Amino acid sequence: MTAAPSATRRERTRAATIDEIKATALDLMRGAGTVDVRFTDIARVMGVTPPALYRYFADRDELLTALITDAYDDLARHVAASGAAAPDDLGARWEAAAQAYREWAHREPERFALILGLPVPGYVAPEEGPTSEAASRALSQLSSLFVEALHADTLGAPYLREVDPTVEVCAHGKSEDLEVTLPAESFQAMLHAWAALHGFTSLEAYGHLDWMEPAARDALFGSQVTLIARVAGLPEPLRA
Amino acid sequence: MTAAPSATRRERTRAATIDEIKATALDLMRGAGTVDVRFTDIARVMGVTPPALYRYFADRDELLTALITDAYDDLARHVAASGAAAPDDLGARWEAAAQAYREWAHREPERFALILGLPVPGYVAPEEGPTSEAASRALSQLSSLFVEALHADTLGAPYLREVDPTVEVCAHGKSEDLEVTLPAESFQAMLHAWAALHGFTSLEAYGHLDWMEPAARDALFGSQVTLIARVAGLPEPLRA
DNA sequence: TCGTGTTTGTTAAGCAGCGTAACCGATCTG
DNA sequence: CAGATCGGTTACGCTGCTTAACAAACACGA
Repeated sequence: MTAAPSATRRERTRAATIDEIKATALDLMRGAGTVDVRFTDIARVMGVTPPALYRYFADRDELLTALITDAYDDLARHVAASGAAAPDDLGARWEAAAQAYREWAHREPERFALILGLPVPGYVAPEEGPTSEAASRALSQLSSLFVEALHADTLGAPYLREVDPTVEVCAHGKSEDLEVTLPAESFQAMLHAWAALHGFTSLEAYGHLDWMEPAARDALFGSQVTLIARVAGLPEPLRA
Repeated sequence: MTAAPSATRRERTRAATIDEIKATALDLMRGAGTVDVRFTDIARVMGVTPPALYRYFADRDELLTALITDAYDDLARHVAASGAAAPDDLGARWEAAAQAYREWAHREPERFALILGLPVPGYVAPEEGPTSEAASRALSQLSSLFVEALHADTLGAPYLREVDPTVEVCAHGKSEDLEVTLPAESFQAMLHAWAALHGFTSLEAYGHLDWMEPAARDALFGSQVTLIARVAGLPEPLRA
């Protein structure tokens, strides 16, 4: 989580305690199915008294902020790692990234809610940019797929070609961040893709698809991912 | 909200008080941007003491349950009412329903989170069916569009024709509820449509698209709704 | 009209969680 | 080994949830 291979013994044990606090908080969240955590409970589980925790976090909001930051990192890392198996197959990488996003959210709905649900009041993003951090990180993963496809000349035209001027402007604005210019229609398709992926993921993570058999959910997700890729102009995965 | 044009004076004032409590709770939620509400705050705003509220709700969970139930009803009504302007134009009704879903969520993100976010621990659905209530209501709106299109013979084939057997089974199971049999590929497309719509809606409602201009968000939503309709085989809106 | 029971509010009080203050031993450092 | 710092403790105050005991307002039949 935080672990830096740091210098002194004190710093190491301190970092370990911080990690333990965060891990305990996550366990309790998972157990209760909420984003609420009681300092008292964390302390009890850890076998210390509640005020001891204030040596590590100024208040509950600060702990929450740390958990949110960690969750951002973890999800981003998870998605980024998903494509390692087939670095040259962009279609397969899209499928893997989508699956990773979905799988992470399904495994950790509370953390997913923490970063992509209704914002929690106490949290203030470190170093505010114009873009919300969640959006920025999620998009950077996705957009790199599109940009690579563009460079490899395998990015097809999306199914929907019309782009409203306001979206076009927005695409150019974003392009400056990425230092590349994606065609506006592909930029739009990328956002459509993200929204569709996020929708399935949210519904499943929060249990709103529990009326389906797990196998059917898997199949439905697979078909949706394929559909998204096709209408977005992403290359098909190379099949054996 | 609850208002039945009921009998005695006592019952009427009681119902009014209950409505006032719920309305005050919602105001506070909107003000704080959370799903948390303090009984104390509600009481203060209403000019009574906190224990007075216990004459109307056994505890905070019961109030929350009432708010959730109301939110279900309100969203369903909102979406259902959206198509009144053009009852015979299924394409237009799809657009209107999608817009209504989106608009409601954007206007009331807290209530949206209440019913379609991470489930709140205290809430127990009244009369449990196999289907989660949120899913069921959302789908019944959507599926009626598909069923009507089928009957009107304007339901085209969806873009993606392959359907996994498990999803097919699931489609037939659901069909029994609806008393109609939608082609499995259309059933699958309907779920894709819902997921995509829900994804955009969630992202926007929770502020993850705030980096776009409102006009660009509107345009992006419009294009996504069009795209969804096309790939799902829904009829195009009749243009003047 | 009066008296009685019900409704709806009040104050008082208990309990739990957050966060602060004061204190104390263990550990690092010169 | 002496002083500072770190990491824990207990004691305490504040706030919010909830129950209990009580009081006023109201509805309604005798």
